Amino acid sequence: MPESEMARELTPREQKYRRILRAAIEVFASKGYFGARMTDVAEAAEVADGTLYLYFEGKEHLLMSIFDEVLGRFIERLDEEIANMTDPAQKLSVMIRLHLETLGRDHALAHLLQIETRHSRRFMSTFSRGKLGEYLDRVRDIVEEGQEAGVFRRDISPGLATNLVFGAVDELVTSWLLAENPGDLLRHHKPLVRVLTDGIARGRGRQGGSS
Amino acid sequence: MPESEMARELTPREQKYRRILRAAIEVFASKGYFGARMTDVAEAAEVADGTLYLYFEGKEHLLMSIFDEVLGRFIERLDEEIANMTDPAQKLSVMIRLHLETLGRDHALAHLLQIETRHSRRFMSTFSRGKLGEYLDRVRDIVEEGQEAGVFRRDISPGLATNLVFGAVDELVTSWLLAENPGDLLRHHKPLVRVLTDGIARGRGRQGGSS
DNA sequence: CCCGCCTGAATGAATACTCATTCATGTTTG
DNA sequence: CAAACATGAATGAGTATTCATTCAGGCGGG
Repeated sequence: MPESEMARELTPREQKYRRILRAAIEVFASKGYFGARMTDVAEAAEVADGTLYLYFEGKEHLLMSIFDEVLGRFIERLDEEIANMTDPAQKLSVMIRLHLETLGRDHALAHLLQIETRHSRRFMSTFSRGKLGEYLDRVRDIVEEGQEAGVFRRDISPGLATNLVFGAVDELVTSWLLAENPGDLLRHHKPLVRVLTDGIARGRGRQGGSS
Repeated sequence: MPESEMARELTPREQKYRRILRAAIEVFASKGYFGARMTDVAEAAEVADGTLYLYFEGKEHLLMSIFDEVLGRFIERLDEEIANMTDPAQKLSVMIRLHLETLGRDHALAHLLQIETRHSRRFMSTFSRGKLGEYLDRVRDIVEEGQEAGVFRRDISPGLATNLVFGAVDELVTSWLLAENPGDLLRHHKPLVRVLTDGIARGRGRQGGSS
């Protein structure tokens, strides 16, 4: 019987599980997945090499677990936040804010997801598209909903719009990651949402900046 | 003394150099850079293992050479094609067409660039930004030019616009790559350019689709 | 209350294997 | 014949994973 639904104390096992995950994020991020040794992860987590194998099936499974955990939590939060919203444009904005927030807060995690994601994207695409696919589905849902509501243009395919949105956010994060002095990722939120919705071409009428 | 400037016969050495590069693209694409063995590359190129080292300093250098060659040629072609154009919007369109054309034509190359690029992006960003940086500079140039010419909106930073453009194209290619039955990548050209310039939000006035 | 038995989580040295790279030896070319 | 080029078996460094062993602490019997 679980103590209580919310805020239950983590079991010692869960604590160690998370400690290893956290360590793996740091190590994989700083040395790259292939450059990192399991010994490094063990050292960072302050456990013995063998202990890793009591919690994860192997190196690859460890990497996958990071994605599943992180993306799973992210999607959960996203669903909560947009659950009782009606405006698709607002949902889109929230989604992007959450995306930037999550990665902007955790540099190591961002590095891992942006740099190592691709390899697993191929892997993931092999069978279930995995959690990333789930996320992309959310984006598409919002776009379609927006089109039905008449807030978004109907003359573009939802797939293409999804590519635009995800690609832009993803690339923004990557360039932030590789920049010399990145600053706060969230400062790009409003401009990004605007350029996504309004596009690059000069607007007919409204024009923002003065300089 | 070079035979002639253009269309010179390739020396035997150049031929073998290219054969190895081509083989490396195929092998790296199909097994992933880290999963591929030098032996595999040698076999695919129909040369001995040791021969690889007569043409490249090592595995990593081989990978880098692919980027430099391919991106170098791409940028050259891009510069040629837009050299005597004046409309920034048209330049943007040409750039995107070239991007889609180049990758749409060569599945293995696309796979390699989309999947393995990230690792090397970190590497590249460490010192010289490399050819990819050069490409991104081209995108930014076009955007800035467009803003000065009044064709593109001035209220977004060129950096952000660059992220939007490159991110969208990049993500489009990736999703094409991972799709079950991809079709022709170029069919996305026109819609992509339109959604980039006009954005997702419902246009004020003009509306394309009938359904 | 104390002691010694158990359990299974944790350890980390040893293993078993994979590959990038080398170089002694052949082969072609001029 | 010499020089340049090509070969591919041998090398050895590096590392994911295993498993025999340790040990903390719960538990029952004296």
